[in-house]
Amino acid sequence: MTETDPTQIKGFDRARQAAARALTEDYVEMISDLAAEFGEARITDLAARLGVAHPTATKAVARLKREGLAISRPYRGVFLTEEGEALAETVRARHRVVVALLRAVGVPEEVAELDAEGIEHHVSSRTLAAFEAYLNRKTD
Amino acid sequence: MTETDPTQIKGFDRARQAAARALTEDYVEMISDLAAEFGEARITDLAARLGVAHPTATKAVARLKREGLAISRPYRGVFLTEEGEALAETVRARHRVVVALLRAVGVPEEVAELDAEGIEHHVSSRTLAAFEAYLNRKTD
DNA sequence: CCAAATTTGTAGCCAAAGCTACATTTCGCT
DNA sequence: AGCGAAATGTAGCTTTGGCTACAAATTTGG
Repeated sequence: MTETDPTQIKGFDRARQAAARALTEDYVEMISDLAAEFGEARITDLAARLGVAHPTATKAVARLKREGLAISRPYRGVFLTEEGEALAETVRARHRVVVALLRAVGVPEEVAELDAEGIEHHVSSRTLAAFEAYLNRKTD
Repeated sequence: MTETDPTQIKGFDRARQAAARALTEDYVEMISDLAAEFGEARITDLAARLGVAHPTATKAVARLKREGLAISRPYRGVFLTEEGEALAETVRARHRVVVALLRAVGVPEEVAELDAEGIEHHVSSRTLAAFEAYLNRKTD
């Protein structure tokens, strides 16, 4: 057998775990956005914005409810719990930093928005901190 | 219905497609690495390095073969086709650029390696080009 | 205020990626 | 050469995130 570099495995594992969290983060952020815009998040709007069929959104919301991130009653809108709101704010803040960092190193606005959607879920807290420090230095 | 911002949907779709490509890219890159190190990639080593059970690696290799990226015969090593090697080189080059970019904005070496494993799959060609340009400017 | 349109829920299917358990083949060594 | 260990293959289960089709509830407009 080959000796296996634990750092490498760790990287793949982290990437897989991040991929698993990504869906949750996307839904929570979107519910928060819709609530801000319309006062509530409807399943149909959620599905439309995420580009999936509505039963897919229904299932995802069921999972969020299981995890204590959202609440809802049949035929009524979806709302975030306090914990859900907190997660949404974290995700939104990280998204802003990632977009700003991409812009700062020369990525065009529109591309930055698109790529950030995928990249943000893989940015660890330490990398996020480094991004923030860099942006602060640049701004001074 | 709410009018839906097409840019937003596009971002999520891209993120999902990137997630789907990520596995293929990881396997191809790893096969290439192992081939460079040992002359061939064995299923067991592949599985160990990616942190999965060996039947999982077997299935993934079967998919690569279906897609024309790899070839193998029972109880023999796995090898990349020309197309597979080309993909591996692309992936490896992108990985190097992403790590370099992270390092350049102040992310610690070890963290950069870990996060890059997840981030790289979401870096579009235009963002990659921006990264390269930035690194060139910095180096001058 | 009722019928039609819209929205939501539910059932049931598929594909992908993971796993364990077990069978088979190949390798390494005496 | 042959035997035990290691590697690979295969079967089959689970979970997850998608989908379509259809049923039920709610909203809306005439």
